Amino acid sequence: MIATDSHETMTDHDPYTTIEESDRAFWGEAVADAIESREPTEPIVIKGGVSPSGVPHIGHLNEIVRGYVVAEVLRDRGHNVRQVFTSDDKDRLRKLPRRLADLDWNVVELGEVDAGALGRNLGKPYTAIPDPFGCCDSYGEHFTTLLARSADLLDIPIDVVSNTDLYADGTFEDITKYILDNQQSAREVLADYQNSVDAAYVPFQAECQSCGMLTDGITDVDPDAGTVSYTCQDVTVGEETIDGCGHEGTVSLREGKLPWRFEWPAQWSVLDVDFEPFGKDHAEGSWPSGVDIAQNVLDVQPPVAMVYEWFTLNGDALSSSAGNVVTAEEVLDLLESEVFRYFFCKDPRKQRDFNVAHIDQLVDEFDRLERVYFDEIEADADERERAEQVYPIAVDEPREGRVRIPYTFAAVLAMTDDPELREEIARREGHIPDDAPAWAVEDALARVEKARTWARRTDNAFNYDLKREELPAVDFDADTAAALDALADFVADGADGEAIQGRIYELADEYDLDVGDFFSAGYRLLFDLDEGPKLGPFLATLDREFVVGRLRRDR
RNA sequence: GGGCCGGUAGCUCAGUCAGGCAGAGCGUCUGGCUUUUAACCAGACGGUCAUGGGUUCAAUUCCCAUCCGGCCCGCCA
Repeated sequence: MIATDSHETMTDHDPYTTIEESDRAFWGEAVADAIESREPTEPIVIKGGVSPSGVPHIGHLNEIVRGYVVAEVLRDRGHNVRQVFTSDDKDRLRKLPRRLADLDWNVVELGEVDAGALGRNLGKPYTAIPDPFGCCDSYGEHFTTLLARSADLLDIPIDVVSNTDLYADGTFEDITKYILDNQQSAREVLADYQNSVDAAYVPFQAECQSCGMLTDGITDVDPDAGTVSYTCQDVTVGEETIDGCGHEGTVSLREGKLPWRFEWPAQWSVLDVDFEPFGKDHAEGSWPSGVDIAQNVLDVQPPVAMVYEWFTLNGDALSSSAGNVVTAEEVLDLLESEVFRYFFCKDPRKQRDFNVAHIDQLVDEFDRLERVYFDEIEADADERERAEQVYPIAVDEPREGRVRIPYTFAAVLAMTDDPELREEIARREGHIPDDAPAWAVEDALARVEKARTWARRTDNAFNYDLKREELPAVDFDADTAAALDALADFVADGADGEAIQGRIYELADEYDLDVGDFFSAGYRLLFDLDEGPKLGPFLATLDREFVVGRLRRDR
C-alpha cells in the first residue's frame, strides 16, 4: 500500500533495536522505556504465547518470564500491567510428541498412551483432540494447564487466554470479517513475505464439520453473511500430508481460524497488546509480516517488540523429540525459583546454555547479586546498578538478613540427613551468622535438599557415595595402618568431630605421615576417593561402630 | 545462495550502545589461620576480547571479509 514507507517503518520496528539503542544497563529497563515512550493506555498489556503442543520446557517459559520481567519494571514505575498469555490452542496438531506428561509432571512415553488414537487427530486444532490422559477437556487444555502451572511454580501471575475461546466467543469475529472483507490488501501484503500467496489465497482455515481438520480449501467467502465455504482437502503438516475427507460445507467465522501470519496481529488488536517478546525464529518471518499487516491491513500499531535468543540445555538444542528438555518443575528441584527467575533476567540477546552440571555457578552468581544488592560486598557502580534493578525482579520481596549457603557447600551438607547437624556444620563453617533469624536459617537450609538432588542427578563429585557395604581395595604401609588403628581407638572411645579432626593431625605427626596422605587414606576407606568432606566432623556423623570397623579395615 | 543474532580467562559471565591501561566470581597455584583437607583470609597465575584486514593519535568497541554456533528466507507455528 505505501511501499516507499515500508522500509522506514520496518526500521522503527526492528525488534533488535529495542534493547540495542538504549543506554540502560538492564534490558528490562530499556524495554520499559520503549513501552512508556508510546504512552500506552492503562493497563499496559504484555503478551506471550505458545502452542500447547506438548510438555512445556524452559524454552517455552521465555514467553512468560521475559514478559514478566518487563511487567515488574513497569509496575515498579507505577503502571498497571496485565500480563496475558495466549495459548495458541486453535493451531493444528502437526506431529506427535515423543513424550507427554500428566498434570503432576510425570513424563510418559507416547507408547504408554493410545498413540494410534492421537495420531488420527493430526491436522485438527489442539482443543478438538481428546486429552490422552482423560483428565482435561482436550489435548490443548491439558498442556495449557501445564503451561499455567509452570507460571504458578515461578509465582508469575498471568491471564491465560485460550485462542480457541477467542474464536468461539466471537472476540475474533469482527477482525476476521474485516480481513476477509479486505482480502485483496491482505493478500498483497502477505505476498511480500510468502511466495505461495497467490490470487486464490484466502486468509482463513475452516474447521471441517465432518472430520474436524483445519482445511485451507476455501471455495467461497460471504463476508456479509459471515460464512466461509470449503472443501476439506489434503493438508501438509511438516513432512506429512494428511488426507482431507473431501467434505464440502459452510462454516461461520467462529468455526475456523486465521492463518498465523494474520492471527498474531489480530491478537495484538483484540487484546490491545503493548509489548510482546518472541523467539528469534519469529524475528525475520512472522514479525516483519505481522508489522506490515498490522499497519497496512488492520490499521493498528504493532506492539513494542523484543527478540530473545534460544536456550540450549546442557550444550544441545532443546528438543522435545530428542528428549532434551527440562521442565520448570524439574528445575525447581535443583534451585530456588528466584535463582531461576534471575536466569531470565540475563541479556536475552545472548544464546544461553542452561547447564545442569554448572548450576552451582548460576546460583553463585545469584548469591553475589543478592549480596551486592544489600551492599554486603564491594562492587563497582555498574554491577551495583544492575543488582538494584534486577534483584527485586528475581525476588518478590527483598528481605534483609537473608542467608545463603554456597550451593556446593549445601551439597556437602547433604551428606547427613540430620537437619540439626546440617545447621551445626553450616554455622561452624561460618555460613550462618550467629544472629541470623530463624526464618533465614530455615530458608538457607532448604537449599541443601536441592543441592543433594543436583549432586545425585549429575552424579558429580558432591554425590558422596559412602562405600558402606564393602571395604574399598586399599593397600596402606605399616605406619599408615598403625595410625588408622590408633584413630579407630580414639573414635571408639567417643569423640566429637572437632576432636577427631585434631587427632588426625596429631597422629599424622606421631607416625611421621604426610597429613595430606593420611587424610586421603581416610577418604579412600570411606569413598574410594582422595578427597572428601572435612573428615573429623564427617566421621562423627556416621555410626561409631561402622567408623571404627572401617578404620581398622575389618569391614 | 541471501539476510539476521551471538562468540570476552580453564568454567560461568559483566563490559561493547558513546573508541581511551582487559574486568568479576568460581577453579588452579602459593602463602596464612600456634590443624592446608571442598570453610575462612591474603596474594599470584590465567586473555591474539573467534580470525584477518581497514579507519583512527588510540579499536574488544566503528567498518569490511572470513570462521564457528544458531535463526529466518518453503509450509506451519
